[in-house]
Amino acid sequence: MTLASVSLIGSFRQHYEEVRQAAAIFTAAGITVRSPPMSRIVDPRQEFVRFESDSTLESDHAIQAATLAKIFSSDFVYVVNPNGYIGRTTAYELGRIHERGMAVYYAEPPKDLLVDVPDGTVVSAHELVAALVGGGTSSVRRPRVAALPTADVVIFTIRTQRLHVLLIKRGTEPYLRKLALPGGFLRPGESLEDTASRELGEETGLDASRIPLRQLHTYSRPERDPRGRVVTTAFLAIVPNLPEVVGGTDAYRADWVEVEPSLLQGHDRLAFDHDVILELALEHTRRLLEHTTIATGFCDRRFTIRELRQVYEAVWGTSLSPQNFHRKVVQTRGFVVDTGKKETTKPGRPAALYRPGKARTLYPPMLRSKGEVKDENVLRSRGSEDR
Amino acid sequence: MTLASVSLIGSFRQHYEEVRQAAAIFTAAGITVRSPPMSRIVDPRQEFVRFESDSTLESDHAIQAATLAKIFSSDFVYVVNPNGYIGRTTAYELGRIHERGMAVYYAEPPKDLLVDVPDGTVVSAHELVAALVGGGTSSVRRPRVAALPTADVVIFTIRTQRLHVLLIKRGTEPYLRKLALPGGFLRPGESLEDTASRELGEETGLDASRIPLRQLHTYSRPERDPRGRVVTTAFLAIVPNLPEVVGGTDAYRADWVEVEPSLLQGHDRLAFDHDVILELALEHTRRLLEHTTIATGFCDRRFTIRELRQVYEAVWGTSLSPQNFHRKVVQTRGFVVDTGKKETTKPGRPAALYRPGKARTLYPPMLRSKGEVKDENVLRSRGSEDR
DNA sequence: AGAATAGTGTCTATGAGACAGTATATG
DNA sequence: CATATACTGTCTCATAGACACTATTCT
Repeated sequence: MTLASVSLIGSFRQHYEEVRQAAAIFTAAGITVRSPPMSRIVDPRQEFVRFESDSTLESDHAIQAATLAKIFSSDFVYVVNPNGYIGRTTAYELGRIHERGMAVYYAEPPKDLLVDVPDGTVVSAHELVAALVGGGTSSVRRPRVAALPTADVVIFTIRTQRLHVLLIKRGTEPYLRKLALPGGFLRPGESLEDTASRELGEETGLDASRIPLRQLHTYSRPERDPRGRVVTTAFLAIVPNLPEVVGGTDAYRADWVEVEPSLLQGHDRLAFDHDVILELALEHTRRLLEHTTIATGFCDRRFTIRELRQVYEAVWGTSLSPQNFHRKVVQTRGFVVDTGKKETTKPGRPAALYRPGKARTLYPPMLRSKGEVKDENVLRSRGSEDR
Repeated sequence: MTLASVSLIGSFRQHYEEVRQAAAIFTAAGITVRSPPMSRIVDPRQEFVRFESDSTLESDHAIQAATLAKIFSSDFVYVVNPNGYIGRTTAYELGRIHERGMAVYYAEPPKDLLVDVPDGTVVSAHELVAALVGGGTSSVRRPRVAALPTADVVIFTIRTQRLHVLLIKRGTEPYLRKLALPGGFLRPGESLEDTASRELGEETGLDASRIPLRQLHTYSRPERDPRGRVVTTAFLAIVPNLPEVVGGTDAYRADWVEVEPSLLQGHDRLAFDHDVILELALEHTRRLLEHTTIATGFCDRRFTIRELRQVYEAVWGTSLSPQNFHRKVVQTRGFVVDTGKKETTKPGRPAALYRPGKARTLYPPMLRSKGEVKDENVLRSRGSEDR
């Protein structure tokens, strides 16, 4: 694949001709120049140069913000700095670009500014194009792209015998007022597991250290988040039925939503690619019920076999024979342990109360019937979801 | 909570006295001044000021990096800019600080630099201290951390009836001359799947678009790579026995290595956390053989049932009954398709040649015997591997 | 013919699924 | 008592595993 886009930064007022030439070289190589827009300069006396195509924007601040947005949306940055000159505005932009971890190349070694200039990043536009297009073993450093890692958590529970997922209603753009999975950005010193655990605790009020979190999949399509390069790792958590709603601030409301097809398709689908994440989480959970004892995670500390069966029925969307299910569960060693106590409150013979056993995997597994088993998550065999 | 620490930025050379006064005001209010360290200036002629307590650091770059680290560790930043003056270095630091989303206050409105200065952020040190101690609801944006995403690929094949993995011998620090998984940094425009696919193609010479790549797990421990914040996503690829070695440049040699315990522990273990990744990939592959038709991926385009059985035996490390295996494979619909042709070259009755069928999953699955099944990869139930 | 490997027939143990039947509570 | 739910016994069928047996090649 080819590198799609570049932004040029530098003092356009002083070095407009050099900028124009560099832009021409990139354009000729098929690389889009995101910034500056190559049109006529309106007022060449300004430090921050206005271009005609910017004329709809009002203030200089808005232009600067738009320029930064263009820079951040490009794949790498080329600093046009004849004689090493870097002005204040360029220095500021460089700071923001570096903090993003974007790839930066320089026409000349920077003077009068102490920045880290790795080997192979001082290079002419011609050399850079040759290295990028040729892809050979030149000494030009290959562009790496930094991303903001996030963790999104699919939190499942069972309410009124139906599978529910915890969703938040977005209070900010993008996807304003759309439903989305709870999630957050990686913070300094955290692993993604820490991030997911923190989100889980914040959203549910549970002691997150006691809820097993399973990592599902990492989503990295370049355009999956319009704000920039955000790579998200999806986690799965299974929690028992919680007392009541989870609340949240006015800009950020969390609530349980029944898992149904409308979340995955149509106009009410989830924000970002969270519909795909939810679908994977659902299929993963179904599979986990087959091979692991995770179903007990949906239940309270003490539960009856009927409650456990209703978990399977809710997640698999099938109905199971109570008798055979009972025998299968009780016979499988380590799945459930009889507490000796009995359920009260219900008509009919009181059911025995069980607690989770020590086993984590089920052998032999709980088998779904033939038709229910779907194919694995293989990259090439899937549609356009993850490309 | 109260704001505990501040860093001051600005041209200390020109405005050292103002910086000193502001620092005294913050210190008197119980706010720690992280930067600059308030000691004697060593060389006042330098644009970037050296302080005596920095004297152990060697280069200006190192001082700059240390200064940024101190700035980032503080709770907010105060820009000392009499007459609005902001120099290049301060502009650069401001860019990095803004991109981090830190809170910034200015002594004067900035001149000659177009930055967003929200209402109420131009304030004297005295006023600022009063507002902070008064305990208003200041909304400090939470820090996010950027990372370099990488994709590492576990490429398995079978050679001489043994499971082998493709490893490279590292030609650079860190982990110089250690064995490691092939992998690379995410490049602009790529998804992690693209990155993994590119690496697979580069290392094996195969048409990577035809080899299914499975995403396994994402590793994000903050200290997993000494070079900095690198988050890696592991992929699994299964390839048939390739003609011969894969070569590579002198600094970067790739070769097939038999999978054995010495790769996972002891002094010859793999670089980084690749031992953990390899172990997960191995267990995942074993599981995949049970439920999917992936075993045919180890074989050539045409293969005998014996060859397929040897795949299972190599990966599972067991021996299987030829008769029962044969019947099981042939009876499972869509697993293999008889081509009508026969193997030649061997003594004994010639074996029928098969090609892969259309099925991706096996129902019922190929069962490993009871003792072989391990627990799932659950975060909390594992040791210190991924924390 | 004998060795070597491929493939089939058949018996047994195990477990899933169907279903009848028993146990123990409430109203 | 009827009714509702929990739990058990037993039969059938499918399949894994063991093992004897047949098939087809090479030397």
